[in-house]
Amino acid sequence: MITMTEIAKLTHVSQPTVSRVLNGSQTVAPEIRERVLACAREHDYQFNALAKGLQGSKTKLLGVLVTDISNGFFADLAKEIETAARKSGYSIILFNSDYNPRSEQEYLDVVRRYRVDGVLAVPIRETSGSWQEYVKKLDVPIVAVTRQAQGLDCVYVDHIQAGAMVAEHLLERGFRRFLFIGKDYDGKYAGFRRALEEKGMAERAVNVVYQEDAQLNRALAAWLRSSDQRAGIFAGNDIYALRVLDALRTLEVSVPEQAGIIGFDNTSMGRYLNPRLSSVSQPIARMAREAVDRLLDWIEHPGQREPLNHPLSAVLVPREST
Amino acid sequence: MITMTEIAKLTHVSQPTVSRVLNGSQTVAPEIRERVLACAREHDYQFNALAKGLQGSKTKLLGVLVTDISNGFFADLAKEIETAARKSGYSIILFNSDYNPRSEQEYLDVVRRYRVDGVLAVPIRETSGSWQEYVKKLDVPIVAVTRQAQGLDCVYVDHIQAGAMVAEHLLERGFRRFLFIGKDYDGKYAGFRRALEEKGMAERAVNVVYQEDAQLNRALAAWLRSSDQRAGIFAGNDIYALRVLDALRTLEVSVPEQAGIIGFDNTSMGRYLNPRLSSVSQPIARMAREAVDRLLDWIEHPGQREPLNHPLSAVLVPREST
DNA sequence: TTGAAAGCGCTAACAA
DNA sequence: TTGTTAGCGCTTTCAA
Repeated sequence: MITMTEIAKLTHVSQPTVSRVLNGSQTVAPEIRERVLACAREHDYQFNALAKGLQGSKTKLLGVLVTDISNGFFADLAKEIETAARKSGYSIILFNSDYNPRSEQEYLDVVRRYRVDGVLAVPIRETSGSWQEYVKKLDVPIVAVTRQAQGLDCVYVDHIQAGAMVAEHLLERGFRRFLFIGKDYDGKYAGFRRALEEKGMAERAVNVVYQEDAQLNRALAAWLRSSDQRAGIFAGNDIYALRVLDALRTLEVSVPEQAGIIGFDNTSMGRYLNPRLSSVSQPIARMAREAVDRLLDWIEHPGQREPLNHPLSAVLVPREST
Repeated sequence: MITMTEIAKLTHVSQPTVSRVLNGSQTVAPEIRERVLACAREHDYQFNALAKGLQGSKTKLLGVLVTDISNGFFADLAKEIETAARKSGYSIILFNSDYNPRSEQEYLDVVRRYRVDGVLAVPIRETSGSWQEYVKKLDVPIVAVTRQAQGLDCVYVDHIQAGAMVAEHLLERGFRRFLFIGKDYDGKYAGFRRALEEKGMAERAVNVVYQEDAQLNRALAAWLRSSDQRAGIFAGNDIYALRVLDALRTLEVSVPEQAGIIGFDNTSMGRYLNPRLSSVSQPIARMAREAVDRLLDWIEHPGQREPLNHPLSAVLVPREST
């Protein structure tokens, strides 16, 4: 691939002059500019981003670290981030931690090796010590997306509030005992429980960690059998919800008459399911854009600043399943 | 971030010696090695990948170009590619063309600017002139994934064969008129048609380009009304299939009695749908691994070679919807 | 076994 | 307006 030095030789000017032309400096004689541009076009010059990055500090690279890109929610998020970043001329290095903290740490190192200008991350567990320690070593701007991380810029949906909203929805729809499917340290569960407590229904809320199909079905069947009050199930994400829906069908439990189910993330499949799935919608595109905007602003105007703590509101989308 | 030169100063050796130590050369005195390693650890040295890439030609970066990361199939593919590449120490720059040829071309330029060691691409339309022209300019190894591209290494599933397989399946299940939902230049459609032609049923195969929900529903309703023979519908991917399933429910068409529907990609949701969706499974992980293996082999042992043309077989997964 | 010197492709001072 | 020089952090000769 042709370099500035080679173009300089071909056009009989100095290499920095070529640099000026190709970077759009106005202080070059029109005649030279034309000659250089023509030569660059002819040889399809593409600047060497590594050399540029080695020199100034701008690599125009952003590290994007997600937990599981094969989850539709994060895939959408990654897509929106990519689009937003690209608009400002940034490219993206993608990392998939797969919920493995060792990978996550490794990636935080890799990101530094490539001297990315900034990082957008979905931490596995933003409260863990090792995460915070690793973030401190990272000497580039970082914005947490989708999670509320202490002392960091973060753009996220308030899961506690969202969980409470779900609780209210299920109560309103007449469900009288409750199951949350997901991790017990999930903010959604905390909010869910708290809202139920306020109605004096705390002891009716149960948590089941997500697990293999067969186990899940067994746990679900046992819980459903334990009472015949209408059961409201809150799944930590739409994928879980889909599986629950299937399990309920197997168990011949009618939805939403005997049991209701609501998911989270409002992935596009929800509106086509049978029954159509109630869910909670996160403003993905907006989160992505705000996170990228914030990150780029920080990159382009460095300096100390108050960490941004920016909870967006989730929207409950009621459909047939509740 | 600390550099080799700084470590050299701190440990009173020359910078190249630091380089030797950190790259594991054996020709360094143990005592010096220890000193240097200790210093590097203490300051959490991370090599500058840009400087390394500027020097030798290895950037340990792979460009990955897909059409739509928010499609579960490509998300899975990207995930497997990332995993496979990472295993060999490569990182990934992700590009999402969104089926926009202008973006695709731009990305092929960006990829060159970052001097990636190789490219894995899902071309939008591998037969188009502009794609082929751009690929020619790309002077790094490239492997096409999921698509059969002329004169290029490619790892893909034989869509023509897969389409034929679907036709046979639908015939066998007793469907007697056929609809394909997707682009008319899709290899799946070609294979589908051809197989039907061989049974003298060519004129019973119709193609509908995928479109907005309302339009699709209208087109579907009209086609279903046009005859009361059992209708077999082949959707170009599972997302299309899900929408068709929903449309059929709206139209009160029973599945699979009056109409059958089969998708493509066998995304994980299929087995939980109601009814469970028949689909065609592509060996994603295997494709990703073979593509990455092939690419890395080419990168690490450069030279002329016969383009690899490696069709894998798809597997039909019959479920309740047919 | 180690160090000195050059150079990868570029930007940024500075001089002319 | 242009060219000269230096230097980013590293690898790679080549000498010592």
